[in-house]
Amino acid sequence: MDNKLNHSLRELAQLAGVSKSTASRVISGNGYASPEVRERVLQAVEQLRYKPSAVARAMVAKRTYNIGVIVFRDKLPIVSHTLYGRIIDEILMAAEALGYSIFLKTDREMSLRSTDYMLEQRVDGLILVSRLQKNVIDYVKNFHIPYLMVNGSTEDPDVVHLVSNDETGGERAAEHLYERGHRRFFIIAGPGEHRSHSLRLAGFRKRLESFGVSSGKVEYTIVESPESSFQSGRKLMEEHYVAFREAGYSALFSTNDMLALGAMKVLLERGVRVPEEVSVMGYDNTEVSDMYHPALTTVSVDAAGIGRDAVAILDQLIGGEESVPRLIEYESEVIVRQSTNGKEDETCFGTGNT
Amino acid sequence: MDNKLNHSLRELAQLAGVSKSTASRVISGNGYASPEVRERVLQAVEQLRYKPSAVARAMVAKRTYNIGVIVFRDKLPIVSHTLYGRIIDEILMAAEALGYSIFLKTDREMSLRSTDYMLEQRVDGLILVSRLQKNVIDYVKNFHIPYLMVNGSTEDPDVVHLVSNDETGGERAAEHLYERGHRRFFIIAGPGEHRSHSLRLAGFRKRLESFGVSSGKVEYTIVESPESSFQSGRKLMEEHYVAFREAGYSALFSTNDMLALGAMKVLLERGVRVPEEVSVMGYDNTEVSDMYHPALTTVSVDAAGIGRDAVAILDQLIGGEESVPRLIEYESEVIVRQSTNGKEDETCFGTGNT
DNA sequence: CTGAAAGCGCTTACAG
DNA sequence: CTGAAAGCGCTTACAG
Repeated sequence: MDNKLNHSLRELAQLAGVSKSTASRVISGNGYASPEVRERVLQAVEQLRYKPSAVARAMVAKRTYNIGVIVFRDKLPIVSHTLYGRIIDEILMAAEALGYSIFLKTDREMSLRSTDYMLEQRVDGLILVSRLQKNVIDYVKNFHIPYLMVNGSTEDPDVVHLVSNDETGGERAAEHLYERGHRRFFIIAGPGEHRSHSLRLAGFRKRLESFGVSSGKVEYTIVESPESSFQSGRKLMEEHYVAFREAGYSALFSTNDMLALGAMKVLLERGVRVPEEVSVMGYDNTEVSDMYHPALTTVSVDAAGIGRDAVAILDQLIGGEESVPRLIEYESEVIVRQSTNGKEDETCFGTGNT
Repeated sequence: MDNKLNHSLRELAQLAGVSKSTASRVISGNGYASPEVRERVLQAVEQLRYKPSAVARAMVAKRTYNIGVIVFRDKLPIVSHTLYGRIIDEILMAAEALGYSIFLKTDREMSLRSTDYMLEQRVDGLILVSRLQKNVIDYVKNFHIPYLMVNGSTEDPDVVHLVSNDETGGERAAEHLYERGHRRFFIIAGPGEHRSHSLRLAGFRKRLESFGVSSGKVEYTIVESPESSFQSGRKLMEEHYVAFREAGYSALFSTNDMLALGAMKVLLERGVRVPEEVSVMGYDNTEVSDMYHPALTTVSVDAAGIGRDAVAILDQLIGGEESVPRLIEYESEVIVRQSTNGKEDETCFGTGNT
């Protein structure tokens, strides 16, 4: 009897002895049905283990309750990425709660292929994650499909985008380190083409300038990293180690945790005491930062808030809501851990704090 | 003209001045069309930015080219999980390569809801990840849908399952430590109800026994951890620290990296030198294990192989292939890093190696 | 080589 | 309260 993959509404109706229309009404819950008829249909559902086809439903409803998430990123993997993984997890959970499912694609060529794919799938809306080229946005706009951007940048004022307040975060990082007495900073800056890296750097520098770079009270050196990985941070510190030590930097700041950790490991391996000799600070508040020894001081990114709101706002957009804010910024706060010295050590550091 | 969300085949055909059948033939590539007609249709496609509806296609093809992945796990998040995240990443990539997309659900209640959802979505097949109750398997079997299990356990001989050879891995871990001269072992064992934790422990013990536990040459203590997290490893080592040190264990083995790292951090914080005083070893070869200082010696899990094969085999099953192996095991190998001592230190350790 | 027709599995007005 | 009919957007035999 149930030796078939799937039963159709027609079969269901037949078994229950009613019309398809009636059967449809009871399984979908829209429309009337007398108690006895309802009962008969429900029994047939049990018997056949009937599962209504979401694809047939999508066909008539002209919507799928699916959301497309495209991560534009040249490097794989994506799901196990320390930051994007967290955001995707939050998106998954928020989507589930609102009755959506997620189609996840990563697009390495920043092409239009993944967008086309999502369009063909007839997703209800699109979440575009990370840096993407202007032509993608322009392309998406053509199709009048609800969409929003996460953690990307755009000059386009129409685009709804959710971002971390990375510049402020960078400033706070500088403040934290300055307050602890540091005056000489070594900065490892991740790829400048990424919004977050460049803004974090900008904020950090800006705050240093305000503390008196011109007057010579504060000094810093920036080393640029072509990648944002642990390995890259490690490699850079290995290259610059001698210069780093000779110049006597007391603080190391990186525009993300992975770079900071890579660099810090080199210091630790060479016997440099962190934070006693050098304070190290990252950005992202990834899980590892808390697990490391010494645990890494960092700046948090509200991945949970971003992921949750991305889905909620997209849902509003799908519902036809026009008045959603164009830009939503998420606060970044300093998470003090073991890799930066305590305030009491203040006087031991720096060159210009007399 | 293109001020509409989506155009149908009918509109396309109309614009090109052909029938729907003909239009369908050229866009789907099945069937004949004269060059001129083809050209006209293709132009219309351009003009309308026509995207064929995957849902309509799925309706007639009676397949979706979607695969459902259900992770049975009581703890969230899932995607950013150090091991599952990697497997999911591989599944995503392999699926993409074979033309499938993934529906990802995590099922915390080990219920049938997520299965029902996948069935309604009419996925072509199912990948069931992690421990799941027998009733889920039985339920799935009723629907005659292709499926397989990843990293789970079952006595059911029909079920295709892909697993790590965790017992052998456990044995190898014991060998590695024993060869380095260790004779007194402290073991932190993750939740016994998980196949991987219990097998890793079993393998480790088995090998120790063979090295001579009964003769008193080898000793070990097992502490059970109710969770498999970093925090849990940390907490356990904090509780057992004094006893651990007094008893003079020279080797610490945990059934996964997170537990090992949590415990190791406690040791490091209390000034214990790793590996000089205590060697530490984990399991999973997570990314963090390589980043840590000292980098953690561990046992690898072939996440890439498992993820890739899961999709490939499911694809065969979907294609009607019957003769796929029921059990596929993946080798685990010891990855030697900094947290275990080198062979030359051999004589410094152990109590029973004269 | 091309088109008319039927059908995939639902839902939704519209009659009755 | 229930059923017949049309339609969602495609594809696939089947004629011509």
